[in-house]
Amino acid sequence: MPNTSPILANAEQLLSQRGERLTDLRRQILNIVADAPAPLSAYQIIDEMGIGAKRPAPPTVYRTLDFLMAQGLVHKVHSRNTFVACPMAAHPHAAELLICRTCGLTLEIAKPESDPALTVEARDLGFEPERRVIEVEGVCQKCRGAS
Amino acid sequence: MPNTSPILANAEQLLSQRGERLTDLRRQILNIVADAPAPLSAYQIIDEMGIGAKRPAPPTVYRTLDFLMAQGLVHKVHSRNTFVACPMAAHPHAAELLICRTCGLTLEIAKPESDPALTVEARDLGFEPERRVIEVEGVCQKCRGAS
DNA sequence: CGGTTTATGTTATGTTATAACATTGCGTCA
DNA sequence: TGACGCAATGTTATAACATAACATAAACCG
Repeated sequence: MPNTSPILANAEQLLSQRGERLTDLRRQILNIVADAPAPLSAYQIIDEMGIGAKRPAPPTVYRTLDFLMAQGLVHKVHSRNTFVACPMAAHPHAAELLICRTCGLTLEIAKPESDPALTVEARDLGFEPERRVIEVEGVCQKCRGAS
Repeated sequence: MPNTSPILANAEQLLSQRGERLTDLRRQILNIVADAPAPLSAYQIIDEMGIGAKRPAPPTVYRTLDFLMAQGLVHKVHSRNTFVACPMAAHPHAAELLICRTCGLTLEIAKPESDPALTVEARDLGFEPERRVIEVEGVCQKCRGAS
């Protein structure tokens, strides 16, 4: 269970700086994602929001996730179709994620723009890089110990 | 349109070395993927295989893609849910892909294990890395010129 | 207030992927 | 050779992920 409150506090500050609104829905979804022990799918988020009137439909959740991603507060884990809160959202960046294939624990590597070589390689091939997805699947310490 | 035949010839040789079979279905799907100007979705592959009796159902195609991926002959583009032939399948490796967001052109960077730093970072955090997904989205030379 | 924009709700459907079981083909060895 | 065993493919159904298109509501601003 990551440290939810710093993420929320940070989000509040960032969004107000940018003139964006942290609505109830956005706060609630960010909270759920930040609280989870592992990345959640959009439908797991819906389930977390319970039953009855307040249970949102998929488009609502996807839109909110799109917003949070645009703000750099959440990243998508493309290799698993799940979403994870960013612990260092200060300014949007490419995420580098370590994902435990056993327990799902996901860490974000703290080093922004970790591989300048990748940019160079891309440019050498005529590509102008814009976004990058870097995901490393492995086994975390705890799960290795348990085996 | 990449150079299909070298890929096929290579596949043939590799699989026979490994005691694996390159069946009609596998050859046909590898061919389609290798021929395409951009990565294809599983359902696009099905469409390419035409109508009538020979049109395979999704499980057939996914199984075949799983096999080809396990053999390192095809990579999945996770950020787009598509599949691309590997031009250098000699031994399985982590793909590093450059993807043009305009035309879909996808290149594989030739440098295996391009970022040892990533492995070091992972180990520092207690992770033992096993598989990695590295995808860079940008704009290719041709599309940049056309704008 | 009243108009505009932003956010959310709703319905329906499109797209991607797999479970579970049936059938076929292919090698092998008694 | 023909019965067994295993690998590959076929079939049916459905699960899981995602978005289009349009309706309503809430906030914001003059």
